[in-house]
Amino acid sequence: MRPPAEMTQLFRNLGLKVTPQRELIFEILWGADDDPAASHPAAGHPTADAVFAEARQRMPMISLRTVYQTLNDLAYMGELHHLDLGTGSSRYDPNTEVHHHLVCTSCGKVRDVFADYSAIRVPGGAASGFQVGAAEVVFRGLCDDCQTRLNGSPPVPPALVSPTNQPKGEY
Amino acid sequence: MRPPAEMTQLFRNLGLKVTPQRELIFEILWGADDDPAASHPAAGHPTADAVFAEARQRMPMISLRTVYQTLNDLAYMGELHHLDLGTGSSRYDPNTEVHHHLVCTSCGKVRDVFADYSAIRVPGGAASGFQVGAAEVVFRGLCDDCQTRLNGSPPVPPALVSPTNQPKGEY
DNA sequence: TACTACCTAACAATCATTGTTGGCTAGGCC
DNA sequence: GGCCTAGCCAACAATGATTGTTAGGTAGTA
Repeated sequence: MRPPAEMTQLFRNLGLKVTPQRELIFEILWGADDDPAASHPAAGHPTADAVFAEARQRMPMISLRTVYQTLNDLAYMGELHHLDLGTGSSRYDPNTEVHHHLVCTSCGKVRDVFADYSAIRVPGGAASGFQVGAAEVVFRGLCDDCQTRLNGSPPVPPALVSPTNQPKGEY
Repeated sequence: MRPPAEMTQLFRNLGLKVTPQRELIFEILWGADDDPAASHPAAGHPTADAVFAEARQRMPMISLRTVYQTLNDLAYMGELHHLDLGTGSSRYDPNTEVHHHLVCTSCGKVRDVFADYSAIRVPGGAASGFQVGAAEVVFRGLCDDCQTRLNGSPPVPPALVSPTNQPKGEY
């Protein structure tokens, strides 16, 4: 993703309108890109909802629909990457260089991994018929916060024969 | 995933009941595992809905809820792997050996990739604080069917300044 | 055979995301 | 500066995947 001023220009050049909503979203995404470890909601690899949360702080009437639409447009333009890392909702990555991800299995936090895995290939024959692109590598683990938060307790079994979670049996 | 007879025994040993619904799901999953290229709905890496579709052919009153519950229980027990490959819905993989996937970006079809990528590591420092597990590698591409189906036409832009898709402007 | 914990079907609810629509506005034109 | 119009937006509804709830049914045991 390019800086807000360039995005504004790009939109104008494409015949798209530069609205206050779009400008705000440009700034939020630029801040996310700039500041991957910050504490604001849209830090790092924000979900649509995180961008929305931050946007409505400055523009309370903005709609979630508009946020989704703008994020999708940016993704289609290649200014954002759309990520589905199995955390329940889509994330948008303002960093469009080739890179990979480290995902917290507990809270969904995402960290960038810059490494050259271009040597990774599908072993011969396994891809027959398929027209294959690049490999995506995802590392899963527990972030520091979740390690301390879950400290001592087991990996929190989601249930199944668990009397505390499901008093009447897991089903 | 083990064969249905073993699953039955395992459930009994755990104090779980062996119901006709569960037995049917065991068989369907075993068939999926057995027969990754077959044409029945639950072949390969079925979604909950695919398992449901196949189940109700033999047991029309079975509920989707029961299918979901059983799949989740099996995943929790480690007999299935739960996959989120960004295809919109969760898939369940009866093959629990370490392996990777090749995903069709158009139809969501999944093919197994057996290769040893255990050498893939997060570069030094990038994982600091994180407790990291193994790498998951996902290859994305177009399956043979989708290559012929989309033959000639471009990669189907989802819209944006596309008069045919969005007569009133893309927004 | 009876009992009880466990399961199930039906139904409602939730969450993320997208479709629709009527009114509003950015930006080009005069 | 005012007009015009394509594009945009907020509001609302709808969708699809998944999970919560509950009342009744049944597997497995005594």
